[in-house]
Amino acid sequence: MLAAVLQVRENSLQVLLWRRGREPDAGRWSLPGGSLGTSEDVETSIRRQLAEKVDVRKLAHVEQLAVFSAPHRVPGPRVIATAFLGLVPAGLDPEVPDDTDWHQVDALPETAFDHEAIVLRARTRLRSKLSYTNLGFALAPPAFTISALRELYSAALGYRVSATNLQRVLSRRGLLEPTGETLPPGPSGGRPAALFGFAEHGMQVTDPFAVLRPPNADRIPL
Amino acid sequence: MLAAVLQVRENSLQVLLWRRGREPDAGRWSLPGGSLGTSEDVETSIRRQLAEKVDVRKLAHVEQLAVFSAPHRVPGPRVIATAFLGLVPAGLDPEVPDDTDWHQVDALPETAFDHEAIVLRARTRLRSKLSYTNLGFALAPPAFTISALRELYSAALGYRVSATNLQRVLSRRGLLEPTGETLPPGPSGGRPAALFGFAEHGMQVTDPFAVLRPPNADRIPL
DNA sequence: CCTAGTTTTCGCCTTCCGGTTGAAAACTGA
DNA sequence: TCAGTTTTCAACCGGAAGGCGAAAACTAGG
Repeated sequence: MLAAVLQVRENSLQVLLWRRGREPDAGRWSLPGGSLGTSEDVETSIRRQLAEKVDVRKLAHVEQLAVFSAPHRVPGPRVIATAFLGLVPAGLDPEVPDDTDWHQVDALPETAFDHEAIVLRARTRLRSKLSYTNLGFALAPPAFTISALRELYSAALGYRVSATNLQRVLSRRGLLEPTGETLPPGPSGGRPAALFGFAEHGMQVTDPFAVLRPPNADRIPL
Repeated sequence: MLAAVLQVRENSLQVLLWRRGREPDAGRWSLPGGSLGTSEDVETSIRRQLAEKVDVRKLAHVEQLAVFSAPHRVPGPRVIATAFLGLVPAGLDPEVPDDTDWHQVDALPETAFDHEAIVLRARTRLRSKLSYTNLGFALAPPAFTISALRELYSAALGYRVSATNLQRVLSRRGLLEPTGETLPPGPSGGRPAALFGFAEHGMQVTDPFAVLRPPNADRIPL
């Protein structure tokens, strides 16, 4: 029962880690989590665990990632971890305990147990889903400029995307809607940027956009 | 620790189920599985469990599906199930025990516990991945005609796909290679069909084919 | 007020991919 | 040889994505 909570902060993809106080692996950084209660399911449980580290109302998305179960992934008695991916929209800065901090996924500190592998798996999942679903809404604040969104996607994906294209693709899918407001330009000038938000109906993950669609846009039964 | 093992048989997507002999839910059909041993990980374990029902060498693909953990998903003490998706290529007919049989996913019998939901989740996963990855190889026999492949995809997806298009899409991705052989036509005549196979390097699941690609086909670092 | 510089926005063009159609190819059976 | 069947393939179309550059809307400095 662990979660890799990811957020884009300062233009890089970061993960929430806490520093272990006791052995084993004292001083190393590990993912927040805890054990499953007897009367809760894993989704409920991970949100309860996360509440100790971060304001769960700021989590825009939580999903199961994978079960990690190598027999000696932690010393001592066997522990099975159900790992989750959590996403916090950029711009928020939830309070975290003293032993807890954000770290760049690209420059992880010494991590405990197999937690580095879990973080990397989470990053892979995020990158895939950013491409073929509308998951981007969980990384973005309520209102943003296209440039800001482009920085978000670039940081999460690890390569620069085109702002023009990003806007077009998301718009065509009906996910982006203008708020009507604009942001005043910075000290170096420039045209004021329009603000956008993700459409309400886009606020949960939808099916991927399928290749090999049914013919004639209808699902012809067999 | 459960698996939904899917195969396309007789032009429909089917799942391997066994009939429970004892209470609770005696007489109902349930997914193969068992409990995790102390010195194995979940992947190893599910393959061991499945070996009791089906020749595991015939499984072309096994992947984690999700953890099912509702507190009362089974009567009595709490049981957490890590569910897997398994795929058997069409054409094979592995021996199964007497209490075990294939059932159409579209016409499931009375199932035990929450197993119907697990099967449906497995079908959803398969359908998604067929569209945006190369997972098709795990449903297809070593050699097949385009028509046969089209029937496979149609059965799995639940709607008819175009043979022309299927061939082009898979070819363009470099997944399909001709064997050079042809199959003699049936009793009603027709041009002999060429046989194809999935390319070797396509025999494991690759990344999805991403929208929002990096510019210039290179991954330009940040 | 005008001009140079900056940033965003938008239209246009090109390429590529998937969907569709129809004709050609290669067989069977009469 | 001809009609019927099935597979294969070329060609076309529309739509989606990538790329480019001009226009828009600002700041700062003369």
